[in-house]
Amino acid sequence: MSKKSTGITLAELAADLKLTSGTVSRALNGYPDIAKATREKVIIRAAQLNYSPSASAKRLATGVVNTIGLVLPHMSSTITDSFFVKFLEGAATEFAKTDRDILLTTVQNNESEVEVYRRLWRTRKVDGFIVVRTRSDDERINFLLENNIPFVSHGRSDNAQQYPWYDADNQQAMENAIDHLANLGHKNIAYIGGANDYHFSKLRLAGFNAGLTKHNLDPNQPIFSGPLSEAFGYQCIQQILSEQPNTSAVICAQDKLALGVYRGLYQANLQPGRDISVLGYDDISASAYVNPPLSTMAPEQHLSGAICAELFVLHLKTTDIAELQRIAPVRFIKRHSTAPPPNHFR
Amino acid sequence: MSKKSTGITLAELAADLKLTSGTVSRALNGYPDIAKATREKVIIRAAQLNYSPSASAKRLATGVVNTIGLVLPHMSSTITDSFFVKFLEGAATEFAKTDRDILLTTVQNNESEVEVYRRLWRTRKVDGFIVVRTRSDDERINFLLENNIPFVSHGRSDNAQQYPWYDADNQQAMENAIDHLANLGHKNIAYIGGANDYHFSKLRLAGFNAGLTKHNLDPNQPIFSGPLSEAFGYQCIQQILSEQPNTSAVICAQDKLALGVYRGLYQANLQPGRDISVLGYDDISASAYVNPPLSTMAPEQHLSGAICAELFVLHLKTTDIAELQRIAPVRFIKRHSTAPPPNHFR
DNA sequence: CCCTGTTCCGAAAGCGCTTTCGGTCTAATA
DNA sequence: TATTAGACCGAAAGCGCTTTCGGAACAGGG
Repeated sequence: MSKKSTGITLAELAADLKLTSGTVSRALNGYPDIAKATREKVIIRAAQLNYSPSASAKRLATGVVNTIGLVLPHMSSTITDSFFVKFLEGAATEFAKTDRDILLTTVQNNESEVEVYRRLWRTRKVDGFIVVRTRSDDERINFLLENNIPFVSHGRSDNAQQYPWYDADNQQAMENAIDHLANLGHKNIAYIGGANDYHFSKLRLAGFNAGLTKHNLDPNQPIFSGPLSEAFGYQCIQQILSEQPNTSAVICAQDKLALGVYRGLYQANLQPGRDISVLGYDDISASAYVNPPLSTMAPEQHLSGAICAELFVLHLKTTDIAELQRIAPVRFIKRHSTAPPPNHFR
Repeated sequence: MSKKSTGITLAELAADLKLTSGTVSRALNGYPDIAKATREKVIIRAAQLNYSPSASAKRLATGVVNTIGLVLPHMSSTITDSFFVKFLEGAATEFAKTDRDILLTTVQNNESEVEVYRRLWRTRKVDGFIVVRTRSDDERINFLLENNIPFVSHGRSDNAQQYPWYDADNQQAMENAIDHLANLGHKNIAYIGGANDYHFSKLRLAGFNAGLTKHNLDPNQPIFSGPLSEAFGYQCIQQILSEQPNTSAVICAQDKLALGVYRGLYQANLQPGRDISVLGYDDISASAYVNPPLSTMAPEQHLSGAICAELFVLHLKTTDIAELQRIAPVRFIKRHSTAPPPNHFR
């Protein structure tokens, strides 16, 4: 349509150099059959004339678009505050090193999540995907696997052995949480977790149970599962206080739950960390500033995007997916919401 | 290179229909010179065969890529927790309605911000940009303006009359803040703001001053400017306490500053909201959970991305940019960090 | 019955690159 | 000096679409 005033074309550059566009192309792309002298001449002239190749043309000719799709899960912003930006920033930066970009999109109301993936793939807008917020049985992953579409996921699913992923060690993190609490002397530890379709919820709960047996604690602790929200935490702690009064500590699968627990505790005139220990997960920004500051498990956030990106480009070259699965330790941050149980609990 | 197993091509579809690819293309794109009957036949068959056009080919042929660039400012994650995801989510959703995608990237260490914009434009990867985190004198905006590249910005700059933007009413917000505090009886109000190269900082400070004169307050209030960090807030409040002991309220241009002020206050055995009123800005997620909950100014976040996207597509059709400038009110959230000054201040 | 005007579709020229295939020219080998 | 092998570049065929142009077929008007 409109001739955008956007620089010079390969053919024009070639004409200027009195060469063929084919030759110039090969010169620029480092083909070995171009004389060193002419290659240099081409490169210099290209820079002088501000030549940059049209991405569309290049893509059409080569069939690779150097773009990775990332479709935001619905309401991803409500989940873990700044995590996604950090992730995106890390991934974008890593991808930029190999001149790849991220195609960001969301799912519209009238279409399903896999439809978005299918559309992006079928229109050849992307070479593959990064998928986030995985579920145990994840239809996106199943779709990608079935169609042989390259991807790496942040987080695992039930069939995690089949594809590349990066994940925090949710299970170990929860075991460490129990270690911490058990060593302080806690015996009755409640657990407030997320809905179990998210795979990380499953893993965290597994870690919780593993920790229990490791420390010979009663395996029948109060366990709740629901939305990872402040409201649900509030609701759970009320139930705990009324029905399980000997509970001396509660582990929350997410800091927001802990915030709700705090509220319930204060409302019952109980002091988190003194009367009842509270442990969170994720280290959201609020956690450092609540009173008392919340002890929590902090998965590494910024690097995770970069690692996923790195795994993706490796994935395009490697066939051995076993080498493309990375698990990362979760750091325990001790603040002031965990302490030995009060005397009457011992 | 590799024939990706990714659907059928226009020519193949045409062959199947015993038509020319040109005809099929026009049928699919609603040209008026195609018989209704054949058009329908084409559409049905296309659906049956799962035809979807190659984005690269389409882009090359039409010259429009239906992609909007958004380059993340460096360390954008550290600034205002979940804002960017909400923004991105809103923008992506709005863009998806017109079948546009967002190209997300960052600036590499070895290149400047405008270089990224230039590269994205020159390689025709995008039709335009959304720019965020504007400065008063913003080289990105200047560059885009000079080169006639379509864009809309979130936030303004000094030359804001020349281009489309969406912005919160920073100035009015601060005037309202003073209204609130002055009505409570405060006379000595300190201001902790950001570095003045960010345009919103300038506007907020302007609002602060406007509020002062409106209420006939001494225009020489303690004013600080620096990074919008907890640490800087902490540092400022200490200085205020020692050098301006009659200060009864402090307005922070960002909630994180307020968090630092809280820390300094507690350390001096002062209670925010009782001994000294504290007012924040942005309503970051921590603000509702600190003790006491922080009163703050809450700009609308989720919609802003969508509006920027909407403005962008309007921008492509409209020449009258005056119609493409939107200002949004900022909501005051009263929590418990503001109260009348203690008696000894009156 | 001829002429004009529509309606509808085919042909073909791009869009701006990549990449294979030859062909020419020079330099090395015998 | 005749022969062969590289080295280097031009020619041209795509990649998968869009869009202009023209022509065939058919209708209606006189």
